[in-house]
Amino acid sequence: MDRYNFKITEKKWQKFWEKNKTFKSSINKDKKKFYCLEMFPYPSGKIHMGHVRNYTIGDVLARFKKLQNFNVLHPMGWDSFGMPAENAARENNLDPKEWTEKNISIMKTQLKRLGLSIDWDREISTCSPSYYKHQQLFFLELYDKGLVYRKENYVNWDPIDQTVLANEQVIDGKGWRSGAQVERKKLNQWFFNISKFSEQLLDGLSNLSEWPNKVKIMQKNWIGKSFGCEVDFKIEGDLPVKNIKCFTTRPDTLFGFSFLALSIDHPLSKHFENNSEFQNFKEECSKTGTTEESIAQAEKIGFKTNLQALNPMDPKMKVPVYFANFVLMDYGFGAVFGCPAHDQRDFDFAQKYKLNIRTVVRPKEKGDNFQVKNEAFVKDGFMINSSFLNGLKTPGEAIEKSIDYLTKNKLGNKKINFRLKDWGISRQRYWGCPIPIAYDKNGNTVKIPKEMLPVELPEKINLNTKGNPLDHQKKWKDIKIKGKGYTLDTDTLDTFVDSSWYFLRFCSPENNEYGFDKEDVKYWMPVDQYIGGVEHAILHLLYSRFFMQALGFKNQNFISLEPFKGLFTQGMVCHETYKDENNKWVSPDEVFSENGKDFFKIKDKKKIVVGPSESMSKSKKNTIDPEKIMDQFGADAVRFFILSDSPPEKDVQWSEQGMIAAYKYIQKFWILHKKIIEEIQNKKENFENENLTIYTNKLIEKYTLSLEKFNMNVLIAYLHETYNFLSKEINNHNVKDLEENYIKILILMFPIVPHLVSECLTDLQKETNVSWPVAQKKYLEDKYVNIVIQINGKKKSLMKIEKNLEDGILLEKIKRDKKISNFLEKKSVFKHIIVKNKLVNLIIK
RNA sequence: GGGCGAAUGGCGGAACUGGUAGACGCGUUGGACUCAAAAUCCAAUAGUAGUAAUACUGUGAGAGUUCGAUUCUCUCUUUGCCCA
Repeated sequence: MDRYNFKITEKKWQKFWEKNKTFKSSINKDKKKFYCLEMFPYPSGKIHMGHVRNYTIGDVLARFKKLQNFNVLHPMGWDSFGMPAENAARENNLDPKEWTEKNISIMKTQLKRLGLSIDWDREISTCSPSYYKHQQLFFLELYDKGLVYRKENYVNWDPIDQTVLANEQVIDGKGWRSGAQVERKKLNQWFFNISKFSEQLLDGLSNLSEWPNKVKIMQKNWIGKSFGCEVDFKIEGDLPVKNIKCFTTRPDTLFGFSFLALSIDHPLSKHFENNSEFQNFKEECSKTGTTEESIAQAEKIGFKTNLQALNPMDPKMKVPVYFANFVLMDYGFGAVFGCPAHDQRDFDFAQKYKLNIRTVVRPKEKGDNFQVKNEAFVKDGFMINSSFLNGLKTPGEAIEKSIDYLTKNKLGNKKINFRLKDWGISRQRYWGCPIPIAYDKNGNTVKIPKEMLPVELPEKINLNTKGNPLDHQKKWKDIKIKGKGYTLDTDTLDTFVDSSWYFLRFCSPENNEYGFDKEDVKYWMPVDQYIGGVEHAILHLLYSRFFMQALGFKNQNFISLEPFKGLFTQGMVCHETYKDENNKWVSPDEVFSENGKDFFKIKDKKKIVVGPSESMSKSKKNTIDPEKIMDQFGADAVRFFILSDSPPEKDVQWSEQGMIAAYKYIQKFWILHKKIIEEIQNKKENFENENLTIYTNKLIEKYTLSLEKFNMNVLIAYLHETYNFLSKEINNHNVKDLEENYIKILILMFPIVPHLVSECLTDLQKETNVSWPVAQKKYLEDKYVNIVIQINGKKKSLMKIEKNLEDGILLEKIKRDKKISNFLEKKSVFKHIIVKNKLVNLIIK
């Protein structure tokens, strides 16, 4: 018998789908729509196993919904702006555009080989001017709505490369490429006013019932709504400053106030411009990076002023005012009040500068004379040494009472604060969307007129320059608007902007007037199921949600403000790591093993140290190339394997054996298929055995349920089980309605192994245009049921009994059961619990 | 340090609203086929005792609720992720 030739068959069906435009989607108001979207890839060169997993999960769902007669939109595109292209271009003296386009064409071929049900007519690429033209329009739209503004902000500055670094490019405080100590530098940058929507973005989460809780909690923490108090501190000293405002979530600890700390960017700092000591201090502060983490880890240092702050609770208590490196201007008012006894950071600072530490909260098990010693006490407790707050529970009562006091005495106000900061979108890079803004000689901002859009990137420029490449493009950046000369903004937009609205573009990929068409969006949005890695749980998803809010702002025609109705975050693909005797990473391709335990290098037979399984990454060389695997086993087998071993939301371990098992399944199924065809054709008598019909209907029921719950690994288990069942039944040559049931089973398999099933259906002379089967209720109910018999709650026996038997008769039958009667010999039943058609529990003494 | 998860055979993992723990796969062992091997097929496979039927113990540890707990509650241990 012929083996199943996946190479020929898979190619054949991929051509068929392409030629027939099987996956082309258009608005059809008679059908319910289903928008299935996977996070689009960055065209890095080749697809990796993470993509395979992501897109297989999405494809199974898209095909399933299509079979359920939904009008499915399942598009694909490229997140094609970004630094890897720029870096690769710089290193190899290439053009980022050419590099990107080449990668896209390779990866597109690879994705097609996977047999994905994608409407390629809707393909988009964010680096294409036909895409970013609309992004520039959106920028101007947001500008007009007052949601974009420019301000000075700190960036990570690499003094050697003369360039701005992203946070992830700062490793241990040093530039990833140059190794130079990263500095903080102020630059003028554009910002999206995302914090304007803090409340909406937070509230919106509660309606996202189809999102993982985990992601919602992460977003909630990121937005970071806190209730607290704005406090006014009176200031005494030699400067013309009367008071300083500060935000705190712990006004209850004000009696423990021992210093006031200001950000070095606090307006007060202007009084110290000529103070060389302060300038030195400022410089010292600029040596730490801009991330919250680096600031948290840096040693706490301060600069003491001659000012004194008065405690609003008791003006007789006066404390020094410092500038400190751990206070951020972005949070609150750039000023915090220090209470060392109950905040570890303040405690460290107070110890360093020998400041007063006054304990104002005691643990509930300690007395009123409790004193903080070696570390701050930050847990719940009761107030002490705090005048009218003494004895109150904190936080809670004490906070409320202290806010009441401050409000009544006009010393402060209750206030809500958000951690979410505005989104800085300027990047001093070449390979991104140009900002449609220009400046006149005096630095005044003008919008680029609509008819001049898109502002296109100059091509084939020299990237081996210091600083921002576009800054060197004199010809490009000098432009004329209505005859007047201006200079273009030479920054480009953060690539997160590109991906914040691409799901809208997929609805109307060809609309040349605007980013999308209202009618299209009205029909397709929101995305019904969005699938991607959990690493985007915060930024990408939050930015996309913001973009919808911003587009809907002052626009009543914009309907849906949440882009993603359902979200699924899949786990990573992992593989063991290998290192050679020089402690260098070795790729799985370069090692072999005879017993699966000891590994050796193929080249020199030297022993390899096997490390733990980690998510596949180029740096650890523990990757498996999907293309090679597809060559060896075919797309269906890869799809089958990648779903088989773990639940999709968890990490999956790559396993050669598992991959082979998947391949074998495809092969043996094909052999079984041929047997079934033969059986169907040779059918002479009317067979009686309904086992397959019962099995199939039960399968449809549980299979559909598991699919809807994303339990794809369970689907694979069912397919194995089904194979085992079918192959046994076929050998009996007495199967009723074989063809009918077999087709239903094939359709269940369709989303997972589409090429194989298409071929099988053709063999049966069936069209591949089929519908998802529905289970017939009458086959789901059994005449007999297995009743579990327990004695004192422990399972002792199992009986096959007619369904819905009367309790009395049931008990009689059970008592006659051999095993049970043994137990009952010398004892009596004083209670029984009956769970209908399931279980009987006899309590005996 | 805070938040959120997770812990089930040799391994990956099943188990609907509390009701047969270990589906399915991998691995391992034995057998069939073969001159032999691969492939394939069949069988066994949580642990302990027993030739066996069978009995007992078992879902990280300890307690609790319940006729009955992998599932619910509390405490602890280990571990992962996110934030700091």
